[in-house]
Amino acid sequence: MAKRRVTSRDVAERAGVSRTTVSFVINKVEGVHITEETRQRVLVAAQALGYVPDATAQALASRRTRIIGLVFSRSYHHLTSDAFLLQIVDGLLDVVRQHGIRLLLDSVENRDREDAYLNLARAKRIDGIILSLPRSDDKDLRALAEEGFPVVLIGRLPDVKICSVDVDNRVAARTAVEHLLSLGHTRIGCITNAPPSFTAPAERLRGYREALEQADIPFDQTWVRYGDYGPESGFEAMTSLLQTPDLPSAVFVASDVVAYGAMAAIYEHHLRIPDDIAVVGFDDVPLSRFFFPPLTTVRLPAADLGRKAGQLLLDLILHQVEPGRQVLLDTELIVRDSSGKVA
Amino acid sequence: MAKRRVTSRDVAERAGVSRTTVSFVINKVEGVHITEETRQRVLVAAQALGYVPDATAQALASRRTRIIGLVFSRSYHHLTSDAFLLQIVDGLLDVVRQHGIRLLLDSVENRDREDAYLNLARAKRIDGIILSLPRSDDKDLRALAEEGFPVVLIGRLPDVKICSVDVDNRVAARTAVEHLLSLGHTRIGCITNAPPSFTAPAERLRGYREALEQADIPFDQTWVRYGDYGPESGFEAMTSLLQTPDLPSAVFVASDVVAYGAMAAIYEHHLRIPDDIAVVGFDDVPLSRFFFPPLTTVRLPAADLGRKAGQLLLDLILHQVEPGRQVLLDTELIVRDSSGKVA
DNA sequence: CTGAAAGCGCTTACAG
DNA sequence: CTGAAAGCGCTTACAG
Repeated sequence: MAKRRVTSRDVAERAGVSRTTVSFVINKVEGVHITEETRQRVLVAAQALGYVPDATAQALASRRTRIIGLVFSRSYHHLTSDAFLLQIVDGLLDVVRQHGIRLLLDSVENRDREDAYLNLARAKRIDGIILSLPRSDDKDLRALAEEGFPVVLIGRLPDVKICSVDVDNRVAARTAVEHLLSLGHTRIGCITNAPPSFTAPAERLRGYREALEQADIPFDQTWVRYGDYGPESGFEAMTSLLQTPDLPSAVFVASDVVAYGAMAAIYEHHLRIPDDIAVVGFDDVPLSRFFFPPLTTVRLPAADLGRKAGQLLLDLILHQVEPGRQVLLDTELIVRDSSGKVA
Repeated sequence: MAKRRVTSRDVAERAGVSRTTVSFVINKVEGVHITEETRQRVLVAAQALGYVPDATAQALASRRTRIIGLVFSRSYHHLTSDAFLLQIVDGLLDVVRQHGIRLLLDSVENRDREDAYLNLARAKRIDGIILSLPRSDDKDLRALAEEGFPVVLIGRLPDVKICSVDVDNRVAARTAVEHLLSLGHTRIGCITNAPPSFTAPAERLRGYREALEQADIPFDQTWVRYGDYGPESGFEAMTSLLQTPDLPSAVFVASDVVAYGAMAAIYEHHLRIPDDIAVVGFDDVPLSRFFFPPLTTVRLPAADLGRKAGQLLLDLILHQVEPGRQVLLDTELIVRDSSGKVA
């Protein structure tokens, strides 16, 4: 505690060079030629003194904090992300780490505290920001991006030229429903993952609708329910769906976690899966293959989403990519038991 | 981008005061009396200019970054935490936010990269650190704490005087097993949540053993299997347990997530839960009540763990608590269907 | 190839 | 009650 901090000045003195030189060798600055001998002297001195550059001072002087922010929306967190946020973080950490960059994490309540990341940027605490599941009506975000502050979205916002990475929710959902159609189902219900005011749920619902219409099955609103991230909402939605006079023979639930609740509701009504009702989820939460029965679902490449978002953000910070670049990652249908055997 | 940054000097000039005064009113420094009129002038000027203090400069000058680090072990992450890390983060964010403090997140691989947080501290990037599920053989950690760097553990380390918050895993496990005993079970298997080299798994196993012995049932190693965080490990462990000649009538799985796999294995053997085999988990992952059947388990107060860890760390940073304080939070047995009806 | 010096934007004793 | 000035520990043009 009491021991004085070792600074670059100490290293410089011990090595008999200037602080400039110390800075150059410690940071491996390119384009500057330092004699190998001098370099070694500095390195040895630094080593001997246990010198670790002060990150704050470096940040102030270089105008780069080498910290990026990841802000997730707390309503999203509300379970879906229990598996994903961590995967995203994993992917993200994986790429930023290689660049010596750190990750600051914050969450945003449903609406309020949206200034959280605004302040993060204004106070220059971070060099760039990644937003997971942004709200579409977020003004601050637009402002920030327009000022040229590096921001990358995980999930898209309509008509905004902000970098983003996402999956094609519509196509993915269509694939899932086409799978049910191919099994011979015609009475297919749909439970969204969240309220349709968000982009992803709306897209998934649209994919469901497109698949039906393409098979000449009229879209029927009475077979649609809106989930709300958690299993509770799936339980309620399915319970309500089971009240309809004409029971569906299959249901597409646009979220595995919501599907868990839906499956519980089906069991509670003494119906079997997939025999009485086939179920297809969305996300491929790691747990899904261990559910009973194992859940057929669409795999969302969460870690890749994080990795790609990180790369994009780093490129943005270094001005190596134009703002507005949208990246779409592939999804994959994972067929398990909950949808029944392929005909 | 091009517009010059607004600094405290600009605010000072506009308000006709010194930067000192600006600093005082912006930071609401106590013990300094500023005329209300001056204060207002500063506030108005700051507002008009859109002044936001540069966090990095503040950190360098005040020697406090106002960032704390949360480092989780990646093997832990390996699913159990999929629910918990987020809850911990939530609780943590909840308390630190009120103090204007930010959260830096990093993970540590099984063994390597343990220097991750060491460097975080040495480079003074953070004011303190919270470690989730630390390895018991971590030397750097000890060194760091001994230097007086604020560190709080979530989960305990034996014989170390480092602040920590934890639950009493032994007692909690005993409660869970006593519940099975009270239901008349005598042949009770055990699947740990992780290898017994970690503290928590060892304690939970000990609780299992104590409960049995207290009921005069000899502890039998052949009914013990070691999980490894994920459902896969539970599936394997249970499959192996189902190979024993004398089948258990109940199993205590020291992790809900591992229990999911175990339950899948039970179903795969065409056995029913709880009729053929009763199952009790540990953690109360949010999903557990929606599993089929809903899982009886021990609730781990994850958000409270995060909150308490945050409070402790802040106290430590402000020297308001002696290092070494250990906090134990209560757990609660949540009885659901997987353990059967109470006799 | 290396160094002297200014500067990053704040805070904080110390005066008065 | 308020200000002048040093200092936090680096980086980075600019010289030479």
